[in-house]
Parts: sequence; C-alpha cells; structure tokens
Amino acid sequence: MERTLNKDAVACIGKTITVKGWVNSRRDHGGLIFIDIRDHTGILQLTIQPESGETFKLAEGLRDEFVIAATGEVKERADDLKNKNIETGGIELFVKELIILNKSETPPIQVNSQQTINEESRLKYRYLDLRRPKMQQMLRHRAEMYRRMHAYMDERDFIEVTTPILANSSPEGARDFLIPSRMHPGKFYALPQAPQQFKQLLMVGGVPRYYQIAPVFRDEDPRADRLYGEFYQLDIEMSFVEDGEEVRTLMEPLIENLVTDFAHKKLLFEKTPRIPFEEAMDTYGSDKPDLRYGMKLVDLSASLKDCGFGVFTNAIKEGGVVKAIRVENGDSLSRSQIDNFTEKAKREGAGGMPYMTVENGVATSSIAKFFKEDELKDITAKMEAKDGDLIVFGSDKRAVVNKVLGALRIQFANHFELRDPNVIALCWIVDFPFYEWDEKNKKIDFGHNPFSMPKGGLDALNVEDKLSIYADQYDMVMNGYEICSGGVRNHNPDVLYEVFNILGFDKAYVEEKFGGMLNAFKFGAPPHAGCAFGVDRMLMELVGEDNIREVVAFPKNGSGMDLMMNSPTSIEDAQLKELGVKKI
RNA sequence: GGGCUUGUGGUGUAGAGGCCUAACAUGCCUCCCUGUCACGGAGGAGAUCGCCGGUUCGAAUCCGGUCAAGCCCGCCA
Repeated sequence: MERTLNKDAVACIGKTITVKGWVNSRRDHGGLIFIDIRDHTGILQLTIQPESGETFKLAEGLRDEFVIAATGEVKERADDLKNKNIETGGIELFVKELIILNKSETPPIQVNSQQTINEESRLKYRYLDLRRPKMQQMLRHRAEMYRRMHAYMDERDFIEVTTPILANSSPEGARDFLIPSRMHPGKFYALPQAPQQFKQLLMVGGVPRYYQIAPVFRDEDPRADRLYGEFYQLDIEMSFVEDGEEVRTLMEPLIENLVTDFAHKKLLFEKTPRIPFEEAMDTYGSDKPDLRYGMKLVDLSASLKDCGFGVFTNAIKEGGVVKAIRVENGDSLSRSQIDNFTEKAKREGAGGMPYMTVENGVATSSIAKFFKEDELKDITAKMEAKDGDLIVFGSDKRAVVNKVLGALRIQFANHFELRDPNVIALCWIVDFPFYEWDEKNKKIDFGHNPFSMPKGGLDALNVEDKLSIYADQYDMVMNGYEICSGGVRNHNPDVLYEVFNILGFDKAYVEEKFGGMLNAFKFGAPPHAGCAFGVDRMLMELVGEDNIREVVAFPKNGSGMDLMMNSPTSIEDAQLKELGVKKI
C-alpha cells in the first residue's frame, strides 16, 4: 500500500493505494456511494459499496470539504462507465478503509462550483478560494515563473542577495510604511519602496551581478493592475555597465521566453522594439502603449492651420497642435456611444471630441462645412481612412492632445476588442527626459529618477535647454502595462551634485539628503546599471487576468484591508507606549 | 480627496411603484434510490431586499443621506 496523488492513481490499476484530500462532491445512490476526492492534482472517484460495512456508514456521513484518507484497490472502469471529461475518468478506487481526518462546516463559498463568486467573499475565505483548481494552477504558475527567473539569473552569474526590510524612509516617490523604533523612541524605520540604494551599495561592495525577487512596499491607492501595500520585483543590478542597452539585451530573452515557453503566447515582434519616450507620447499618447493595435496619433496641424474651424486654428495659433486617430469601422458607433467617448475625452481635459466619418472616400461630418474640399481630402489621405472609418480629433497644447487621444485610443480598442489575448507586444521605452516642465509650479523638475545617469554625463548637463537632456533610463512595456523600469545609475558624485545644482539645490542639500549613498560613491563606485520587473503585473498579463489580485495568494482589498486576517488592527496602549508612539 | 457602477436567503442572480405573503439556480436539512460523475426524485428550512430618513393610500422598486465593494481620476516605478 502506498500513498498516491489523485492524478497518479491512473498508473496504479490493480494496486492498493491510499489517497488523501477533500470531498469535492458526494453522489449517494442509496446502495452505492461515489465520492469525488480532490487534491491539487485533480479529482478521483471513490466507489463505496455496502459490503464495506463500517466504511459505507462512514461514507454516508461525508459532506463537502471533509478531509479524508481512503485506501482501496484501483480498478479500471468498464468502457461504458468511463468519464472522458476528467483525467482519472477511466479508473476508480474501490474503498476498503475510510478515515475522516477532519470535518468541515458547510462552506460559505462553494469550492466545487463554476459560479463567479463575489471577490469580497473570496478574499474573506481565501483558504477556500485557493482550493479551487484555477487558483491552485495560478499558485503553481507563479512558482514556475519564479523558478525560471532564478535559473536564468543563476546561469548568468548573478547572485541573490537579500536586502533589509527594515530600511529608511526615502525622500522620493511613494508614501512610506513606517515602523516605530522601540530602541530609539521618535525614530522610524521604513519598509523599502525598492531595494534601490542597497543594490547600488552592493555594486560599490564589489558584487558585480546582483538579483533578488524582492518584496517592496508602497502606501498608495491600488488599481486593477496595482496591488495595495506590497508586491514583488525581480530586481537586478550589474557593474561596469555604462549603456542601458546592455541591460536590455541581457534581460529581454528572459521575458520573451516567458511569453512563448511559459505562457504559450505569441510575441508580436520578433525583435523587441526600442521607442524613445517622446515618440511614444507623440504616436500613442502614452509612455506605456499597447502595441497590439494601431490607431496611431497623426499630426494634422500643417494641413489645418488655415482651415475655417476656429477651435483648430486657435489651438495651433497658441502653439498647440491638431491631431487625430482613425477608428476602423468607427461609424458603427451610435450617437450615445459617441457621447460616452466624448465624456471620456472631456474627463481627460479635452473641450470636446470633434469627429468625422468617411463616406465615398472622403471625410465628412457636421463640422465638415468649416473645411475646404482639399483639406478634407488631405485629412482622409493622411489618416489613410477608408469608408466606414471614424476620425477623432484633438486640438490643444501638445501634451493635452496626446493625453486625450491616448486615453481614447485605449477606450476605442476596448470597445472594438482589438486586444488579442493570445498575443504579447513587448517594447522598451527609452530616452526619458531628465528634466520636465512643471506646469503647476512653473519651473523645471526631475522627470523621473534623479539618480539615473544623464546621457552624455557631466558635459551633457551644460546645454542651454535643460529640457533637452535625456536620462539613460528605460521601461519595458507589455501589452500596455509597464512591467519593468531601470536605468544606468549616476555613480559619479560630481555629476550628482550638478544634476541637483541645475534645480537650485546646493552641495550641502545633496549631502544631507543622500549622504549615505554619496559617501559610498566617493570610494570607488563602479559604473553600474540595472532594472526591476514587476513580477505580479507581468504574471497577470501572461496568464491573461485583468486583475492583479487574481495572481496573488493573499492580496489586500481596495481599502488596504486583509478581510481574512482582519488587518490592519488596533494596538494596545501599552504596546504603543513601549514604541514611543502617541495615540491620535 | 473626486467621478462612475453595484448592494435582494449561505452563494450567484431575477424582480424597476400595487401582480411580492419576494422568484429562480445552487448550497443546506429529511426521506427514497446499486453506476453516478455539477447523479436523480419527493418534501422542508432559510431574506426585516446594505443602513437611516423622505415622497406615496401603498416602496425591494422613486428621492435624499449614509455605509460598503469594484472600476477610474488624483496619487503611484
């Protein structure tokens, strides 16, 4: 007699085996009882006959989700009794001995049901939810992805180093989770928003290739593609790298392989394209474009600068642009659907949503009367529009138009179901501007990460137009989701001082704020670069989920609560006192 | 912080001023059943329709507020 998993029972015909698992369902025929026993490998039918005496009596009392062990002989079923729908449908276990290892109350959510269950209930009873085959598969998918990541990095001589979870509050970026220090009342640790500083210090510490699948913590509002509180990154960093392209070419085969070999999906591009940030913004209205569909933004300013439509000409006169996207077969949209899209456009900052449809080879609409015939022809030609297409315009400052049309592009793609779930489009967004114009405060500010290396180093910082400086920084985008962010780091103290000096911060400020890292850089920091992949988000897209909580065992809900464990919780006064924390 | 959507037996849904003493499916309980596989059959229990207030002769249904959830904006690498 040996212990066997359900799926392995198929190979045990004629043998006596023991299986253990949960009661998935019970079919009691009065004189004959069938039990489907479930483990993580699937379902196996147990057959209990009245001749088994005590065992039969025990089986009559079984209910869903009881935990049982059954011992008996595996027999092949007669041909007409085989169930082709399940893997073990050709056999059954004739039970001689049955042990109830634990009972179960009637479960609040049905494990064996196909019904979609309210997420709130699923999270409250996550341990039941996790018993469902789909969730079991998810957990195993995740483990398999981790395994591949470890193997890939190990093969390339990266070593895994764990970095502190009790770390420091960081000045940039998201809101911190703070941990009061008992030994230093009034002082706090912070949970790391990324292992960024530690991994750079590892480079200084002579570790040339580091990686870690690291938990990171951010106290920001969640979204469907953004977990609350904590998530995981495949975090890597390598020394003696001065060009981000080296990191990109090293890492992209891993991701491409995960797409084809792990997720069994098609890569849209044989060679993952590099798209400069500004081109992405201009062409797709987004720094994380979904490239599975077209609908590129086309600049029509040159054609329309003298047209009769004041909305357009005024925008151009004030230094703005007129751009448009072509929605294939978009004239099938109803008036109210158009109104819905118009609402969306307005929410993104547009004044309205002018549009034309194409009939008999030329654009037309209620606003067509403002345009000369050759202007309409020009629009049609530049948009490469065919009969039945919808042309949607945006006119304003360039940034506003890009934002509006970029958002509409996504909305139209959703509506017309242009996102092929079996295809993965990867791209790298490169050349992020180092500085950006802050419209609110009317001054220049850091575009993204002040610690990445300006392209061209110290010399490049001397240019007149600081907005023309680029950072050697890059994001990887998968089907419209940012799944990786990285950069060549600024390892040179002089460059770091100058980068801040341009914004008016002096040496003393930099030293006070970033002294720890700056000190290290004074003692022979090698040039280095790296990146971090969002593991959860990548897995979500690879397995075709549209909510990131579906690929996490125990996610928090939208208001940051764990409904199962009831966290966060209140704390005893005595405990607060010990930590030197005053109650509000 | 703001916007949109949703809230009805344990679970998933229907009902959209009087057909509601709230329907259906599933689950649960009792009984019957020796080849089912989401077994089947008979019977039964289970819901103050998220909460508070208002309109009305009459509210699950309309209105106001409130709470909760999901999505989005803000925020966030």
